[in-house]
Amino acid sequence: MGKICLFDGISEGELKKIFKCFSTQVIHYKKDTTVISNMVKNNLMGVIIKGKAYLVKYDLNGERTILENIYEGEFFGGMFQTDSFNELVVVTAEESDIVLFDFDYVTKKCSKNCLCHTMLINNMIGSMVQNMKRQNERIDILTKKTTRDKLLEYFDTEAKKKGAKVFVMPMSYTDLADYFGVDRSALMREIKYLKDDGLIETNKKKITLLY
Amino acid sequence: MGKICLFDGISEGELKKIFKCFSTQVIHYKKDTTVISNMVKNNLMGVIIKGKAYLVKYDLNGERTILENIYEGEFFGGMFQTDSFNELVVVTAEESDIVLFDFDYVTKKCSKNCLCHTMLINNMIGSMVQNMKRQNERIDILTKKTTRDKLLEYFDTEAKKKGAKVFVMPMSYTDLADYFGVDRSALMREIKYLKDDGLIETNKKKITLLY
DNA sequence: TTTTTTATGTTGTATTTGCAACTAAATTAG
DNA sequence: CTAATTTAGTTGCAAATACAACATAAAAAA
Repeated sequence: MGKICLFDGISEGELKKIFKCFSTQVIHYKKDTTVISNMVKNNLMGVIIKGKAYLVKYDLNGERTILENIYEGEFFGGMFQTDSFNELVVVTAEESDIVLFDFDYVTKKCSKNCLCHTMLINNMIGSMVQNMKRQNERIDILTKKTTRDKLLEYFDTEAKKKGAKVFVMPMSYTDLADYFGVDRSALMREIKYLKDDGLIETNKKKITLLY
Repeated sequence: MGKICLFDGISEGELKKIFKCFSTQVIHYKKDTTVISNMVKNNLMGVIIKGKAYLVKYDLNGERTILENIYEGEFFGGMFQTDSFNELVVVTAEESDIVLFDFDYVTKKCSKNCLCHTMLINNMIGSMVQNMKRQNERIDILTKKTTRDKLLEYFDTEAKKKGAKVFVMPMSYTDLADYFGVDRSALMREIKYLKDDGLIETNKKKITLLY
C-alpha cells in the first residue's frame, strides 16, 4: 500500500513552481506550537513536510482531545472555514516543517492547468482516503464496550499490519489510554489481566499474542 | 455551510455524459442490501443518488459496527482496494438509488479533460471534508469517559447545530447507544439521571437543555 | 553528570456500566 | 384493523472502570 504523500510524483522543480504559484514557503515550527486554529477564519490548508502534528479539540474545561494524527507528507485543513463552533486547533507534536496555503489554490485550479496540479489533487484524495481509514479503525476500537475488547481489537490490527504475532507498540501506554478514551491505570490493569489469563506476553512495549 | 453533493454544479446533460464516460448507470437497491464489500476487490466507488447507506464492519463474532453514515449525495469507496483485512461492507440503510463506477475514472482523468470532471473532483474533496468533520465529531464524543459526558457533548453539538436549547433527536435512543458504543439501558438510565439532576427535560425525542 | 520531568506500574474504593430480564408504548407489516 | 416487530423505559446485580494516591523506572533537560 505504501504511504501516500501529498507531493508524490511531483518533481523538485515543479514543487518550487507550485510554491511560487501558491505564494507560500516552508516554515519551521517548534514543538507544541499552534499552526492553525479556527480562530483564524482563513480558508487555510497545510502540509507537513517534516515532523508530525495533531488535530486537537479543546474542551470547555480545557481538556484536550487528539482527534487526528497528521504525519509527514499528509495535509490538514479545509475544515476551518464554516460552522466552526468547535475549538479545533492544529498543534505540532514535534519540531516540524510545514507549508501553509489557501485551499482555493488547490480546488479553484490555476489558469495554467498544469499537470502537477492534477497530481496534487489525486494525492490529496489518496491522503484523505488514508486518513479516513485510520479514523474508521479508531472508531471501531472506541465503540468496543470493554477495555479488554478495545485492547484485543487494537492488538489484532497491529499484528495484522506487521504480519506477525509479535510487535512493538508504536506509542506509549499513556497515549494509548488517550487513544482509547479510558483511564490509564484501568488500561494497565486490563493488560495485567490479559497476561494473567495467558492471552498475551509483554516486555516493555513488545507485545506477543499467544492465541 | 449547506450540504455538498458530489454532483453539485453539474447539469443533467453533463451528468449523462459522465455516466456514459464511466460506463455506468443508476441501480436501485432494496433496504439492507450489500452494495459493495471488500470481498469484491475492484477499485469501486459509489454515489448515493437517493437514500442512505452504512459503512459497516463485521466482527469475528458477527457483531456489526456502523463506522459511517453515508447520506444522499455523498460517496463511498476508495478504501476497498489494498490492505483490506477489515471486513468492510457498504449496506443500504433504506431503499436507495446508487451509482457505482471505477475509482480510476475520477482520479486518472479522461482524455477529454472536461470541466465537469474538475467540478466532480472539487465536490469529492468537499464531501470528504464533510465526512471527516462528522467522524471527528463522533471521535470527540467516543473519547469522553462517561456516558454522561458523551450525552452532554452530544447535546451540546446538536444544540449548536440547531442554534437553540431545544431540539429533536435525529435518531432513536437505540441507535444513539450504538453511536456512543454503550449499552442502551445504561444510556436510558443516564438520561434519567440528567433529568433528575435538572440538567435536561425530555418529551419523547424532544430534548430541552436547562443550562 | 545530576536534576527534573514524564512514563510505568500498582492498589483500594466509589462510581459507572453491561447484562439480563422484564413491561409498555409505538411503529410496521399483513 | 389486528398481529407482529421494534423501540422505549425500568430495575437488580455483578463486573468493569474512573479516580486518587502512591512508588519506581525511564527519559529529557540542565
